[in-house]
Amino acid sequence: MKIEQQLTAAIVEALNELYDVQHAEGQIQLQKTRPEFEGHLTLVVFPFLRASHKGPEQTAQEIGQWLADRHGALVTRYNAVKGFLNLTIAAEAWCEMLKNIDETEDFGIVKSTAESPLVMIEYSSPNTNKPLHLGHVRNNLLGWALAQTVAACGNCVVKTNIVNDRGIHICKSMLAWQKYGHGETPESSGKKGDHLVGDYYVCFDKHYREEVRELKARFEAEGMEAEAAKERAEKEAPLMKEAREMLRKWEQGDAEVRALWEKMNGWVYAGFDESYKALGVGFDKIYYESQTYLDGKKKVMEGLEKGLFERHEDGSVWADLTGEGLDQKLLIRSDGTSVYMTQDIGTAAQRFADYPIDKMVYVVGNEQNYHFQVLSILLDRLGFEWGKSLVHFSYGMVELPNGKMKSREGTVVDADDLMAGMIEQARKTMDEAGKTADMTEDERREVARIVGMGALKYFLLKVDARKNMMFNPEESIDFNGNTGPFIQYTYARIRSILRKSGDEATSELAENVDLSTKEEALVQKLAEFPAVVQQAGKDYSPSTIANYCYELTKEYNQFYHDFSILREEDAAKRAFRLVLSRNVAKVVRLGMGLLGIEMPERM
RNA sequence: GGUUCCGUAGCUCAGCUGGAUAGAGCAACAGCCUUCUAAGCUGUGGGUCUUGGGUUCGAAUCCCAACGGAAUCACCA
Repeated sequence: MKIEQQLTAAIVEALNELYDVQHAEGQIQLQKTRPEFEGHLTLVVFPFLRASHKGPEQTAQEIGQWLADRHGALVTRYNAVKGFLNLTIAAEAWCEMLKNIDETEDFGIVKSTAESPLVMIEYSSPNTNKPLHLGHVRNNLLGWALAQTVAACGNCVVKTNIVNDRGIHICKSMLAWQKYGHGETPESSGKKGDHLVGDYYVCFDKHYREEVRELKARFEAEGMEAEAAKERAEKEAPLMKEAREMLRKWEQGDAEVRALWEKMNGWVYAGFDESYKALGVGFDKIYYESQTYLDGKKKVMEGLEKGLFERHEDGSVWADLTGEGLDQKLLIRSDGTSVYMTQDIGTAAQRFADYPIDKMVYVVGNEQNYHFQVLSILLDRLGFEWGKSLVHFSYGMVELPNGKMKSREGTVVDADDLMAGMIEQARKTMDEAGKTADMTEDERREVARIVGMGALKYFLLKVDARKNMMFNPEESIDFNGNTGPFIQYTYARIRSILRKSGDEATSELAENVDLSTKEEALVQKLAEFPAVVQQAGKDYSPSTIANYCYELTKEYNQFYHDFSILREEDAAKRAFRLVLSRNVAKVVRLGMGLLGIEMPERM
């Protein structure tokens, strides 16, 4: 059925008959023929020179001749250049291929079954003390795209999120709101809940730093060294003491503190829900750290009893990882409270109790590489067989032209602002183009949303996830070239052609059609889609799909300008091109769909 | 210092299970809208793939080293 498979089988046969080579499957390298040569697929013959005892060119000739003689229905022509055998595949085979693609609704997507492996993917994992920023946007988009892609490879996927809803940072916002908030609410101020709470986090920091500055000056006046004074001031600042006291009350279940905590977290969740909805991401199961943070401690204490960890004199518990080339790692503080690592152990244990997970994937920034390296070892040590195989999908940071995003320095790019800005820009470009005169205002808004978000999503997803990437606010709103809108635009034009072709949109392929190289190349490109999805799922690389969609779209655009589809007089050709266009649109929609990018019918 | 990751055109990035003369976009320049949507297409210029070794028929791709950059090595999360 697949052309490459047929060809591979034929070549195996050829090698066997010509040179008596057995089991050649693994050595056969078929690649796309470079555009400057005639042909579709190229066989690299170097590996077979040993068996043929002939030069590269002659070996290629012989194999080519054999294929043309015996499989003329598949290979119509061949040419040999050095050690490369370029093969031209029969037009009928491409027609057959396109027909096959056309008849498969979810082409390239493998559905999961009851026996499919269960993959849990954790992503997003926000703190409830500040709104989402550009870094979170990259995380969320990658997590969603990854989940879609892994699911398209035939796995069952559970998308999960661990909300960091407790701890000293939350108390800081709460305290600042209590002290300086005068009862402000999202309703009273019109602010989005997560932004409102975030503002009080900043507010805390401002007042706290002021206190530290004053205290430090006083300590220094008393004769302390600058550094020691600063350290002491940071610890003894009244605001920090109050925050810690609040955390203590929270842990004891103090009704008043808990009520405030629930109220403010509620505001944040409402805000997050809005942002998640705008981003188009979602979860199957949400865990809250406030509900899992005690579990890890239990696991660690069990490990301690088994002698896996050691307790220091002050009561703290440590894991010795020097055998693995790492350091000592703190698991439980001397005051008996748990740290981040301990909580992650607890969360993992709970998840595996909830689901029959075969594989756990964490979408977390690369600044936590060390953390996951340690987590993997610890889980393994504690006897969880899945610990070793956990995947840290580690992505790079988003950098700005003038350096890093630092919340303290106010150089963060806020997620909500960013999305609104992209949509606004899309709307402006759209209005200037003036193609949407007959749309209603609602339709125009929807198109602007799809295009603006498409630009943002594609921009963040087309780059190899593990690399740090540069986000230039001015350039990123470019809608030309290798961008989401370019792909969406091509899609919209195809849809327009299909609408205008009327009932020909459902036209069927004729038996014999003369195909141009471009048409064949496009079918060939379409046929690669399933392999691209599989590859992306295996390597956890959504960017592979993004770049494929761009290449396909770019090729189609050239095709579009060379052929007048609707004006084509030859009915068979017109039908072929319509079917081809229809399937380019289908594959692009599927591919971009895996990335969470919507396609507009018009733009 | 230890560990991990990155280094490809002026800029942002593809290409990396070793294969032919290393590709896009942006920026610059020159063309193309009585013709299916010009958010498009065509062309020109632009490269010691950080450097140096190694492996081999063949290396941007694999190995080693150096240089440059990033992250991390908290009783923060």
